[in-house]
Amino acid sequence: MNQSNILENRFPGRRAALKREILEQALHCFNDLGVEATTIDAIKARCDTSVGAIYHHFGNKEGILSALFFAAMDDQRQQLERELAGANNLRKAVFCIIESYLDWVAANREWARFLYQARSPLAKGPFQQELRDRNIQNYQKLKEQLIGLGKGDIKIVQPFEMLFSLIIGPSENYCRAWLSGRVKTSPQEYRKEFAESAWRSLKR
Amino acid sequence: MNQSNILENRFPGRRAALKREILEQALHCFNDLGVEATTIDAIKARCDTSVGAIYHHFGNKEGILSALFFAAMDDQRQQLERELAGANNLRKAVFCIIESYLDWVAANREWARFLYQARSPLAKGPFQQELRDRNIQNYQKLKEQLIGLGKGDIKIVQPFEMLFSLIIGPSENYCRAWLSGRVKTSPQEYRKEFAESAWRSLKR
DNA sequence: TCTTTAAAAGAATGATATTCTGTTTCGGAC
DNA sequence: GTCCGAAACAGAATATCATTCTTTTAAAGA
Repeated sequence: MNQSNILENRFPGRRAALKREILEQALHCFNDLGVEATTIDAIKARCDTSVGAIYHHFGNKEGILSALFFAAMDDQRQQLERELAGANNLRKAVFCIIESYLDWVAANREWARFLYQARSPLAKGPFQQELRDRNIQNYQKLKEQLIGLGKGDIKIVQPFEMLFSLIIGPSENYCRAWLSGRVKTSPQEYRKEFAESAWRSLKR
Repeated sequence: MNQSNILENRFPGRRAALKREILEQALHCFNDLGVEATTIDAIKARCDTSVGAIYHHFGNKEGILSALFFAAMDDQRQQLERELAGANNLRKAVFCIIESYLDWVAANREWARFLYQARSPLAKGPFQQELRDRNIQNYQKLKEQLIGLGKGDIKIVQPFEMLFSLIIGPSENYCRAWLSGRVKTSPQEYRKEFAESAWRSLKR
């Protein structure tokens, strides 16, 4: 099984076949060689197409990068929303956020690796605004959900700005370390531990 | 005051003046434009020198990147070691690690921003091994210190692989958010809160 | 002063991203 | 089925940039 079907979901149908193929090969190139060291020629060679086709579909290298990035981001986000729908109190929500995150990274290593390394390049350049907007929107939405759930629940003691960092920071840091090989155990193995630690860190 | 004197410390003396100047301007370029979008010409223009001089000192673009990266990494590390020397139990050590980290980022925004975005490009390419080695060595050293201090202290309950992620994860995540503008309050304001939260998250 | 080596300049080269022009394929109108 | 417009694709031409090479200049020590 070749990872999940993020590309099929986002670019469905027969006519988008080459588009998906280009993206898939580009993903591997970016991960193997790094974003900067990946050349259009290298991508072209891996999927036996032409520069014309690549530029037709994506405009330029950054277009490929952003298509991949937003596809992954949205997939991760959708999984979170599906799972978060069932949480009816703050504790469950925190557990859900963390477990969903760890599961996604473990199930989509290549995509996760890419997400980490592609954010910086995108944060400059022409997609800066789109990235910013999506981020703001995502955080805002999540924030409102958590505030809603937190009403009758334990008071969050930390300054609110710290909240997301306390929840997701340790998991994120561990996932990066795992993808780089610094630690060996799959983050999924520590789902419960990361969730409980985060929950503990929130209470005063 | 133009940031700290990381460059002066690492490349002292009159003869290294141009070297420092190139690095300083390169740092600004990388941060303003992104690593990939920064051209040798752009750097050259900002410090009124020649491509010959740049290549003489650094070999290639990645040479500039690595010189900056390791200078920053070492400075951050040295500050941690100076401050960690005074910690005589595990709790103090954890507080020290977090506070030192937050202080450094707040005091060296440009450098911190650069560290975050330069790691990935460097992790491929010719400095891969050096980066890996330094990382392993740093973590190993810190690990031993913490184990030493933890002996008579509270038992660390989490799987040990999780330890550094629990300690530094939230702070790191917050610093990234701060440098990107997503949150407004300086991480230094939350020194104590991040330290206490981390400590709470460690205990079973 | 002389010699050797490092530092610096800038033209020449080579690799790579991007554009442009043409050709083919597809989907729907008739 | 045929025709038309648009999208898909190919590859040559161009532009931009990293890197190399050759030469000149400055510095440090004998």
